[in-house]
Amino acid sequence: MSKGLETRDAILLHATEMASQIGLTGLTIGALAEDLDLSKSGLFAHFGSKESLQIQVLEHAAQDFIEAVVRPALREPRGEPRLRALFERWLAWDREGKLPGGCLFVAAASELDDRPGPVRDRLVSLQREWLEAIAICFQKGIEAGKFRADADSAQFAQDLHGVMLAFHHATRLMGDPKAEPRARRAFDTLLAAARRADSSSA
Amino acid sequence: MSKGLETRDAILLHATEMASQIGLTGLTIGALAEDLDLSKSGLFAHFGSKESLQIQVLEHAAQDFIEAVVRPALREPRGEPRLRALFERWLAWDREGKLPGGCLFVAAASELDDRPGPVRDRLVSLQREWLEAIAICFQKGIEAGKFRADADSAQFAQDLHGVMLAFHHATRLMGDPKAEPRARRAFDTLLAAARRADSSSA
DNA sequence: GACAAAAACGAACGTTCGTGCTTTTATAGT
DNA sequence: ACTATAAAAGCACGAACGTTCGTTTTTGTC
Repeated sequence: MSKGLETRDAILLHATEMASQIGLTGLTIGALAEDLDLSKSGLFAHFGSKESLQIQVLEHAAQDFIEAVVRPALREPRGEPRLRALFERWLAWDREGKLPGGCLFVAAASELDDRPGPVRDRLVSLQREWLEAIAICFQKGIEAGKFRADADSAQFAQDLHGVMLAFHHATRLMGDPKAEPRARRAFDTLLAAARRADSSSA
Repeated sequence: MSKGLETRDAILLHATEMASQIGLTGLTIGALAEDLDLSKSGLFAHFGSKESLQIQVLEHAAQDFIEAVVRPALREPRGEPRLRALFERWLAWDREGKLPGGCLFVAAASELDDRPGPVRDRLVSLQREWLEAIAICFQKGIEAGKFRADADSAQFAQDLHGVMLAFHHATRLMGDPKAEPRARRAFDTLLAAARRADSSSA
């Protein structure tokens, strides 16, 4: 790897950490440069604009996320084990991942939901992929006969996402130590409903 | 109401709307003053600091929230009707309330979860009250025999909160028109599990 | 209508923001 | 080693940031 790409990676690594705490908008070229012992202009030259930096931070985080959460989960057998791996690895990513502020996408989602532009567009696209990944995993479980045939995979995705968001809120903001067992219990309930025939929702 | 309080209220009203879109940190004395045809210094004098403004925006929003969501719901009979009213009024507050960016607290929660200080402290306190309000409503339902005696009201609060957060995400960021019926279905499932005796979670 | 108090203003402060340009330094291929 | 190129620095810019201060206008009271 050339020197340029090397420092670029170092910048993106640190910028991703910073953004997980203070948001993509809160990111600052100046603070970033000082932390990395670079000049503002030297750092700036790597990206050309703050907006470009923000987008590349998203790409960098998405790459990490796929590596740490999605890909390992896909190695698990279909149905419940794969979904559980997806969920557990997300919990770990949000709790003890490299990002000090927890899942960057949770922060970015509510930060950008009223800020139109390329950064938001990219985030929406990434989030859609993520929700679809959940839905597809669930759908595969249906097709394999593991879950009820009339279950709604998109409903399951939104529900599971809610469990994750509530966990993030309860731990990060409220500091509630019981948040994690509760999230697991909610996940189990969701799966139980998907298995049994007497529940009304996915 | 004196002239001072009058403009102060106008400021807080507009600031709350602005904060729901760009966040409490994104709030700007300058932009706020320009929107309201005030001088920066004139507006500033009402609060003494930006931090104080942010806190008072939170208070203002909380007052509105109680008025629009909590108090009307408390007029419903205990148990399911009251919980449903709480949920439905929250949905309306997030969807078509006066705040153009949706529920301010959802935005503030992920914005401030890594920013220690008085603003965050106040938000945590408010959010704790909100989650406890949900839990208490549920608990009253248990005591009235409407819900299973072994249900966990704090678990229910976190679960319901997750349904709301997922709804906010799906509508505000993803623009998913099915988000609302899915949120309702999730709510129904939650309540169904609380009623029946064969489910494992609240 | 005079007068004290409250409210709003206008200008400026020092910082920091993102972003250009120009120059110096470090790297990589021969 | 020499050199073309890439990377980083240095400096400056206009704008916006939160905040302070002294002054002016407005308000409410007798």
